[in-house]
Amino acid sequence: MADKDALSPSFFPLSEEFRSKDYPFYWVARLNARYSADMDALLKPKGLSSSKWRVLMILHEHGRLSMSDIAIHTVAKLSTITKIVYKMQEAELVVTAPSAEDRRVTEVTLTEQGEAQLEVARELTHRLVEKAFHGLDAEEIVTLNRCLGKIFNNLKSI
Amino acid sequence: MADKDALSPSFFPLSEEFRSKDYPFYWVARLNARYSADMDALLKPKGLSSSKWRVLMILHEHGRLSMSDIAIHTVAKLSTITKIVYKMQEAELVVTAPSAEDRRVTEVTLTEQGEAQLEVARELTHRLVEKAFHGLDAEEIVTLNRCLGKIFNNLKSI
DNA sequence: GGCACATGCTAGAATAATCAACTATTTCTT
DNA sequence: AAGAAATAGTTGATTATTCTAGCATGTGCC
Repeated sequence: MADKDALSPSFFPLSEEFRSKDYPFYWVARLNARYSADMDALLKPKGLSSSKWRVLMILHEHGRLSMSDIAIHTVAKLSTITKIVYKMQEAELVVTAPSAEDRRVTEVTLTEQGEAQLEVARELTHRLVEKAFHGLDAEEIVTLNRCLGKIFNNLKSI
Repeated sequence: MADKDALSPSFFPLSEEFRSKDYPFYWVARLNARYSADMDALLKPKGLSSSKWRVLMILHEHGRLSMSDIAIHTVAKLSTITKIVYKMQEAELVVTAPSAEDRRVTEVTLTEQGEAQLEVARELTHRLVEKAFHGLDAEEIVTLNRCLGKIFNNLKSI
């Protein structure tokens, strides 16, 4: 039993008894879609979106970042990021400037207005996050992060 | 310490010491983006995409489904699904037909060609899934699913 | 130095997803 | 039974994302 089942558990797509409810990527996709949609709905009145919010968060945490670095953190295409960032610059949330060390590089930093918008966004989405984690303790969340990060790194090294 | 920290752990966006690496939604977004991108790259040569693949999987598992049911499973907008499904119908992967009980409803079923394509897709993506779960045991995956599903349901009931 | 090649980014074309408005059908109300 | 309201789906316009090609700068090699 052991060998056979090890090769075909219900979370493995090639298995006969595969069920999507047992497949982590099914939940990852659904959860991400719903979280993004809910965030978009909350942020839209302020002219933001979940992707702009992600850029704000990343910049706040890391300070100045290049376009590429932002793309890596958000796992989006570089051209997607440049378009989002320049739209955010028009809204005066960020400023872009060529790097002094390497003039190919475009460095992006938050403006004060950008920081303020991030604060507004955080307040707005506060309840959503609280509700999302309801019934989960800190230990579960740590485990969850560990597993997700592990799978991400497994994929990264392909 | 306990009370204060309970309200501001590092995975809580309003907290001072918030770090995105401790935030489940950061990993969910990154993991989903990378998994989808990797799947897209594998499936593209066969004329498929990760979203079409999801539709194939859902239909295979549930048999005949309405447009709305597919949208619910994939957490996509109804109009997104109708467009994908009709594109898949042109490729002869599915057939659509109005329901006998309720003629507003459009029912979608896999064709034999659709089943065959799903099989091809499964073989193609087999190694990716294997690699993704490398180093995780069944228990961890069950826990992961439980947490993701719980958070999803928390959001659902907003 | 100078040439090949790699890297970082940008901009227009193409594709995908969503929004908004609409039709058709069913259900509810009275 | 008739009209109002709700539901399921479709379609064209809008927006977001990605693909492709190209430019500018930097790096390695002769």
